[in-house]
Amino acid sequence: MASNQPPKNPALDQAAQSSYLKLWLELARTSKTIEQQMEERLQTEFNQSFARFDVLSQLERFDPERLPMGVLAGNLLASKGNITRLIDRMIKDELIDRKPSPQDRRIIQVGFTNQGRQLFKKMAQAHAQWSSEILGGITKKDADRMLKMLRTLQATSDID
Amino acid sequence: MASNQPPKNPALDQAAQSSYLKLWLELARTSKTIEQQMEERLQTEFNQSFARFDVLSQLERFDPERLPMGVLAGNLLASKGNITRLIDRMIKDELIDRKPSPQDRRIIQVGFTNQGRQLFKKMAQAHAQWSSEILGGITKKDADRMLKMLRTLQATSDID
DNA sequence: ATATTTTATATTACACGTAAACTATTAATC
DNA sequence: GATTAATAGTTTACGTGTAATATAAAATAT
Repeated sequence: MASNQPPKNPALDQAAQSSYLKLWLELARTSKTIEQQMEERLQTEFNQSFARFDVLSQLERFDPERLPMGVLAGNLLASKGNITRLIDRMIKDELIDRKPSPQDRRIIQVGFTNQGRQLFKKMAQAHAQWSSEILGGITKKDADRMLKMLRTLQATSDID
Repeated sequence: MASNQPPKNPALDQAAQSSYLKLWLELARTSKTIEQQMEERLQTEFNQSFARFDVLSQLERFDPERLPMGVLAGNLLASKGNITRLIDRMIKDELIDRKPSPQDRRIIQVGFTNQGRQLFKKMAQAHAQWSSEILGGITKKDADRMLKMLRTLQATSDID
């Protein structure tokens, strides 16, 4: 009698599904809350957006080498179309500049101005500081555990 | 005599700071990757955006009761300014409708159309399914652990 | 009852995201 | 070497987010 085994389909298991659904929703909510915190602080302290901070972070990784628009777009999860205008505004604020490549006339190289480099240093330091403040509610050990889990998630969700 | 204790300031501890910084960056990256996955699937399967799904989710929680714009905006982490246009477009697609409250003529009540209710059911089911698929890379146990940590983070980052 | 304040929503202006179409340049192929 | 394909950026159109301001209605304070 009772043991008419239902087919085991993990994806359809009600309890497990609910766990992953809740996890995903909470992941999104938490990430957005923190991002808003960071946005707000960047805005009030430096009058800069998170998107701009992201651009500067990429430039810093290669500094003093300059980066073509496409590479920038690729690393930012932002599309080319968007980068153009973002970069335009940042140039107007003299955080970065733009020079055509002498080798390939299609390519435009983006790099720091001195002003931009100085500003980024301050922003990066504040950003690291804020991370501790905002995420300090969990222990460092838990933070490391969570980081590992996130990397696992990242690896699987990225590819498929 | 070595014991000139340096002031213990967790926020300035270099190693811990790095942990939290990495955690925050990975949190944002993972969340964005998954959100893009969801966006893409919602778009191809249902021709709907995640923002729209979010609206429908809120409506469903109170259905068949209708919701005023302001309440909707509050629960969505989206600002009022945006909601108006988003709702406009969804009404044009006949997913929801909008009626003035007879009691309070400032208030506009938003609710499902039958078509919207039906569509949402399918979307919600697919969304739960996709959560398992995308997040299934970690065990259910780990998912529950992470959920707890996220709620801790949410609690601390939300308030300050 | 009128004036003031608060509340609910809409409107505007702008930053940022995507996709698709377009331009210019370079590379590949015949 | 001329045609074709690929690549780098820009432009355009649109969806979505915020903030600031406006408008209308309701609640209140006098």
